[in-house]
Amino acid sequence: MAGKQIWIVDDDIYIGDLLEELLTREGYQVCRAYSGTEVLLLLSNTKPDLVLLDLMLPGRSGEEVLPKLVGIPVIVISAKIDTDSKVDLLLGGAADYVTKPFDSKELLARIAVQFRKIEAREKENSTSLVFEEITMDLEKHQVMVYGDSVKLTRTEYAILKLLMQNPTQVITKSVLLDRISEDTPDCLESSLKVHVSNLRKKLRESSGKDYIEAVWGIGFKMANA
Amino acid sequence: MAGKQIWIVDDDIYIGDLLEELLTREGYQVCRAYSGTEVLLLLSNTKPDLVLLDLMLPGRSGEEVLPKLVGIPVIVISAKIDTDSKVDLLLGGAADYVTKPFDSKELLARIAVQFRKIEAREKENSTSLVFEEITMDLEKHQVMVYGDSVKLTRTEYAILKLLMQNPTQVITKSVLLDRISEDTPDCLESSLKVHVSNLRKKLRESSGKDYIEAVWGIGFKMANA
DNA sequence: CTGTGATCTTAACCATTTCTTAACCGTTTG
DNA sequence: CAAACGGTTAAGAAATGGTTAAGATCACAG
Repeated sequence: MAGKQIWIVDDDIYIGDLLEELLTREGYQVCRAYSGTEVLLLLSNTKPDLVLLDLMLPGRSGEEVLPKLVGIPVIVISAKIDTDSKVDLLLGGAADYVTKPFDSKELLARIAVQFRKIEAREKENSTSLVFEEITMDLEKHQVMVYGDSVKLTRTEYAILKLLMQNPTQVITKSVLLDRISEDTPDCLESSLKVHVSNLRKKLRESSGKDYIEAVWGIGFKMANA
Repeated sequence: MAGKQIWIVDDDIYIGDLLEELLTREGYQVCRAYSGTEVLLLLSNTKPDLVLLDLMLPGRSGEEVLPKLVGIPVIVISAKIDTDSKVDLLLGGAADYVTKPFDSKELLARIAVQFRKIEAREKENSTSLVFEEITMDLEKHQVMVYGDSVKLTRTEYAILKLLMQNPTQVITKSVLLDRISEDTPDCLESSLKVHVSNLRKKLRESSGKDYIEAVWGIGFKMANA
């Protein structure tokens, strides 16, 4: 799986650089923003796994941006947080807060806590996925079709998992490419085409059916019966 | 729609009864629990829309139960909450807190806030547009007219989406051209004409109606009935 | 460290869908 | 009326999807 994407939102270049180095070294994928308005712009394109948010920002303050980040864990990083505003922040949707100057290890630990929370939540919800005759055991990492075990490569497994987690939704090609290619900077569609083709073939061999449907120009989805 | 289900978790019968009457009168569906362990049991069967949680509970304390309620808004109701434990509670996943003795109106307001938050969140990722008999499911990438699925090309879909997102507004031809042809440097109007024509035809086939209205020299809009 | 097999990526090919363009005609505007 | 615009149709151009095969890359055992 690709590294988690973390946004660093701080207009202080020095602190931002420091954070970026720290997080990059830890294997996270980093994206910088320097104003509240920039965050909102970014947000319309993609969504991060976590946000480090300074409160004193040009454009829009951190407090203003916070509500827009609903559903994404936000760790507030700021110099002056008294206990009352801590309460306000947390009520406003922040997942945690750290005061400047912060300790690197502590910050990393708090980030890890957030990701562990998310993982726990995801794991809670599902250890196995089912779509018609396909069963996917996420713990055993095993896929069965009509009772037959089907051997998939890591990429094929990832594609099928994404599709089966959202069985009614169309999954964009770009989303699939994002999740699938770890380090490849710009993985080409030709690759995705082949993976999907191979995946289909394997599923077909055990079932005779074609479970994956192409949506022209957009992506793929599980075929509704 | 059935009323939202709220669990009242408090071993104090008097307060519990008070809450139950208050909430029932407000139209909520109420379920009582008197211990931490009882909450966990209930949880394995169904999930509420919101939980009112007392901290001093037999069996398991509220703090212990809280993490199990991930994903469900919890309002903590307790007598003694100092500022530090407020922070701890919120970090532990509580959505809000109220101290005993509480004001009925205030409690109802805070409950309403939680539900509004959820609604806002749902609306944000909301995924479907409706115009008269046309329904557009943005996740499934599917358009239905009078219950019939209508198959649109990417461009037709984009045009209809833009029009349905602003059902009262006139959408300029240049705006439509911009959004439609991302890479084409200067897409011509003749192309747009054809796309609109094809889109109309497809919608007409399932409904007999013409939903798209031309505004001379400007652009297009959804036809008001 | 090296070889081997599995896996991934890329490129080429073809079939199909979709887009663009141009032509034609009726309607609106000035 | 003439010019511009809107609507429809048809045909060629372009883009996309599916498949296959070959080289590149990775993982791992020896």
